[in-house]
Amino acid sequence: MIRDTVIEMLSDALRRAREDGALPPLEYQDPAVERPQNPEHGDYASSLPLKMARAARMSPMAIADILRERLPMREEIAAAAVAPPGFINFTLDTRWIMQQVGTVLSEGNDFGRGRSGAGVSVQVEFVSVNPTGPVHVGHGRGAVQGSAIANVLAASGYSVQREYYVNDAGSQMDAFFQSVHARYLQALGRDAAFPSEGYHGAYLVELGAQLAGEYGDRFAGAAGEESVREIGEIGMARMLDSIREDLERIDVRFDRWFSERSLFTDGTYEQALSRVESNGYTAEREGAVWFTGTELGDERDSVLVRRTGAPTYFASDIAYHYDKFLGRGYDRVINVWGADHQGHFPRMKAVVAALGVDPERLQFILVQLVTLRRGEEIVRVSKRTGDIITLSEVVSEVGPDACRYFFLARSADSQMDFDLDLARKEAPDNPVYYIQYAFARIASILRNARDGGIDPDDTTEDVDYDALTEEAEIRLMRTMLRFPEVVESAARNLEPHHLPHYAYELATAFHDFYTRHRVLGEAPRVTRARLRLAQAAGVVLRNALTLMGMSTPEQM
RNA sequence: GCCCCUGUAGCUCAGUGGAUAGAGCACCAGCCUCCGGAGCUGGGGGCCCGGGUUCGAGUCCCGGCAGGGGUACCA
Repeated sequence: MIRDTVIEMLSDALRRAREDGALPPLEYQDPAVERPQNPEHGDYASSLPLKMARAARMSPMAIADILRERLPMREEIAAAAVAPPGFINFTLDTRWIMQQVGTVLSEGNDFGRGRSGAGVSVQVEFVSVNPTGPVHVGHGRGAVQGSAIANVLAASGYSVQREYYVNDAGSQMDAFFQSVHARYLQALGRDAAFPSEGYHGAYLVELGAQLAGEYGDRFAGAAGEESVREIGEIGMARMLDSIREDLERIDVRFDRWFSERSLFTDGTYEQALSRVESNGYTAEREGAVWFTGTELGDERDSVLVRRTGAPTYFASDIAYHYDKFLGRGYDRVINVWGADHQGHFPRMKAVVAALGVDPERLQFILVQLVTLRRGEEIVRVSKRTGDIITLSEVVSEVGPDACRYFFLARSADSQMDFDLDLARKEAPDNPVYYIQYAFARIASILRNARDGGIDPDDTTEDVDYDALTEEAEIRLMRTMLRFPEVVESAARNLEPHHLPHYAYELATAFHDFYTRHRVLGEAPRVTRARLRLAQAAGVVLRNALTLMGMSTPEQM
């Protein structure tokens, strides 16, 4: 990345200045390279002199001059200028910039990929909706965020595993099984009491009817535990199928669906708890087993095993994280959780520490809640009443691409409004279409070129990129060159919301170029070069959209 | 009460401690003999309040105010 080049140049200059005594020997400082917002300040800028001034007991301008004189030359950089009060501004060489059209094209799908995560395994766990009901919009946001985080990590060289934790154990499953059984019996015309803690959603009435239609009264005979369990298992499998289908519509897929129940059948649960116990973080009180998280900085101790002998969901989580770190040995684990679980974060950090694992290896992404609106009216999301807006409904209304774009464009930790009326009404005006339209326009130009007997993919012919000298052309290419840095930064900060904003900017740069200049029908030398430029823009747009999980339509 | 997240333009949102705070929508005014006008150009408007740290604060710290979430032997 070019940014790394600039950092290298500064580090070299700093070392030389120390060696020849122009600057005092100070401890290492980050060269503080950033992208200035004002284009007059160049492509990159460093405020290192300002930061060093105090410790060096010198004026920032003097330090800047000393460093600038010692900067090694690089072909990418045309100029490095000192600017008050003590910046060093770097400007890319225009001809070098345009040569990069060829680089982008030859790297193709790999353009934007990095190696910062090479050799590191990371697990991203997200969605993990209880298999007791459909995925609603709030879950959809977490799904989109989680999948995009996994995508940018993979693009940065990490070995990524995408996982869905299936809560198929515990008391809520019992309630679900009984609910399914009751709806099933009701569908058969039997008198069945609905459990008070049951799931009242209409989707279970449908499921009950469906199961009744398929299985008749096979599970209706004895109202014993067995038939409840059997029909319940079938119901859960159906729920999971529909959850998987809903998520696939928005390009969310998993490497593994991890069963909570398996933790109890394969011995993980016992191993995990005995490790916490042998490390001295359990205590028996009032007939229950507690995790003494307060010793590790948690707010309060928590129950692991109830007085009844049944483990809490928290005990499952300990076993699950034991498996993540000590069983499967991921270097990093990222949990994308909804805001309604935020109270659980510090406890899980404490648990990981209690297992003897560095808690820094566990990170949480807090995905804030989605407020759903239809115009002025706020739509309440409640599983109890069954009055829920499902992800599936939203996707049907606004389409998968718009759904992903909107969920991705807002940072995870701020609450967002999702106005269904607006999203639907303004669909043609959407940023989504703006970006995809840029891609379609490029595809159209390439089609026209082929019709006119020019093969854009013919790499045997030399292209003279010096033919690209227009401002809009350079601006477009500059924007493309930022892409690897956007990906890297999204991965480093686990902030995928930069991607849609970048894609929008890139589309703008292309639309601007497109309206100012013609590609086809110019002098052959110019047409050749512009065709490649447009093609390269298409490559970067496609790479960006792919990371976002959005489609790349060649025609709209 | 305590803990967490958020307060930036009329609305929805960006903004790795840097140099004149950006988009979209909405509003107003312009641009099609030419590769797709789902496009382009221009305009008005903004950092919740008060302290502090810093050469420099929308960004960090403290205290308010406001909105949301959490605070179970539920998940």
